Amino acid sequence: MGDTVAGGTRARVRAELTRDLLRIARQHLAAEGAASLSLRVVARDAGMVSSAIYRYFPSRDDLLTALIVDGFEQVAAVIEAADRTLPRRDVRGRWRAIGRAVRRWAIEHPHEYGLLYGTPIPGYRAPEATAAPVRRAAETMLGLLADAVAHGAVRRDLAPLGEGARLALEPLQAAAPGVRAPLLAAGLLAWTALFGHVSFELFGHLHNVVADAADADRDAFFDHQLDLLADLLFAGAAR
Amino acid sequence: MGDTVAGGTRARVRAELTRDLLRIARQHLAAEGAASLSLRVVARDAGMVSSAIYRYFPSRDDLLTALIVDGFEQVAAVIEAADRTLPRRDVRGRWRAIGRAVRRWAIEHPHEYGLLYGTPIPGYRAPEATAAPVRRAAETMLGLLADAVAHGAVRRDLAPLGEGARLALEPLQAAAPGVRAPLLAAGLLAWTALFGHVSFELFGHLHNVVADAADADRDAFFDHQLDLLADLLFAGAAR
DNA sequence: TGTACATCAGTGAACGCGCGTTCACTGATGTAC
DNA sequence: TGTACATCAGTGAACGCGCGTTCACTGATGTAC
Repeated sequence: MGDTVAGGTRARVRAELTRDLLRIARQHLAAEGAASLSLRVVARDAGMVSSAIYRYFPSRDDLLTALIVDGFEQVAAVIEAADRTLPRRDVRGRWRAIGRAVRRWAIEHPHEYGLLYGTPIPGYRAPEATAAPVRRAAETMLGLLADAVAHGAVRRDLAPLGEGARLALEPLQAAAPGVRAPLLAAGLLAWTALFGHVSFELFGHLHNVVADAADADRDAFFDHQLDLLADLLFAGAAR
Repeated sequence: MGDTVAGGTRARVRAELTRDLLRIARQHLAAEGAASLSLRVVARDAGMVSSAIYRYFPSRDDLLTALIVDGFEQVAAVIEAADRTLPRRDVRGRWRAIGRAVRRWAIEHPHEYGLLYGTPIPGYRAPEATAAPVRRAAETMLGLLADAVAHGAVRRDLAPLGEGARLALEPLQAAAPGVRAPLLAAGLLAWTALFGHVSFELFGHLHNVVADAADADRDAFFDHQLDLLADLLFAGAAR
């Protein structure tokens, strides 16, 4: 019928099918992990012959890239949503909410978490496309630090950085000019500790440590760790 | 020649060849990562036909298990060696040495680190055999905490744990009866933060953050983060 | 509005690869008497 | 010390699998005049 609107029916169908394929790929990723994700089974599940998927993804790496971008966007979204549930000045509460949101998402999407934060896939090189969503996830954290500064809720006794450490931190410093280096370093430490804990929990390194406890107790323990990290960053107003 | 000593020549040759195969497997692991490690190329490199390797490892999983055990033992060894370089009472120094040793080993053995601390291999279940070396690596850390208690070098203002958090920590608490829960939790946080930082660095999550700096500056920054964690655990004697 | 041509989606067969694992075998090494 | 038998290491061929990717093709959908 000559739908000449920008993005005719052909383009629309194509976009829909691309989304379908991604959804199917995400299901397989969730079920078996990235290592055993194959173009062939995704195509088969979508009801097409295995070669047809090349109309949509020129190679397996492109499919993976799409999944990775999608994953980081999910993480960024849950972080942002959690962060918005609390008033700006409640920096401790926001940190707690962010940490819990990351952990909850990871537990609900273990294989996707593994794809994003686990061992890099051999032979796969992350293209530029993944940089933006990665940045987006981090920006909420930087905003939190900036708000803590604005509200005077920052610890005042953080050790200053040496020359080398300050130099190393420069790229991140450029993205958060209002946050002084000691707080920025501590914020990055909290961030890596958060993901370190979640990775240990998901990858089985807390067996015989805390992993065998009831869910609620593990949650409580995680909250305790988050609070320790909050103490590292923020002054006053302990729990 | 009838070498009837316990472990005759046959057994000795067998043990040697097993070690050779493991060494070759470790080289391939180092070069390409665990995902693409195959029994066939290990056998070929050892100069035997691909089926012969089944005399030594009944399946691929057994080879992986051997590599994992070997890896944890290496980590435990470098941690113990680092810990021994300093007097018992210098708990800050020992923590720093341990952290640096872990990071150095990881940087020198990225694929082995990935095998131990990255995404679990799909379909692979860690058998009991890996539990002991894992524990051994952690024991040095627990000893460090106990020594800090003995020398009165522990922070006194650590927040107490809630009921649930204390319950969750019980398995670890049983392994370190002399260390009170608040310090134990903080020690575990330092531990997960250490591995979290190393994982982020190795897995490429510090790009545009600190990873682009010169090696010496990155080292300095890492030391700064270690010191922040030391401040979390130990009283007085700041850097 | 109708026709001719270009674009695109999906088909089906095939290529070449490397993998883990099994199996019947040969020849060497160790053990019992 | 010498012989007969048992154990073991390594061979070579094969099985069956699933993968990523290419290619020539058919038929449907869109576009230009």
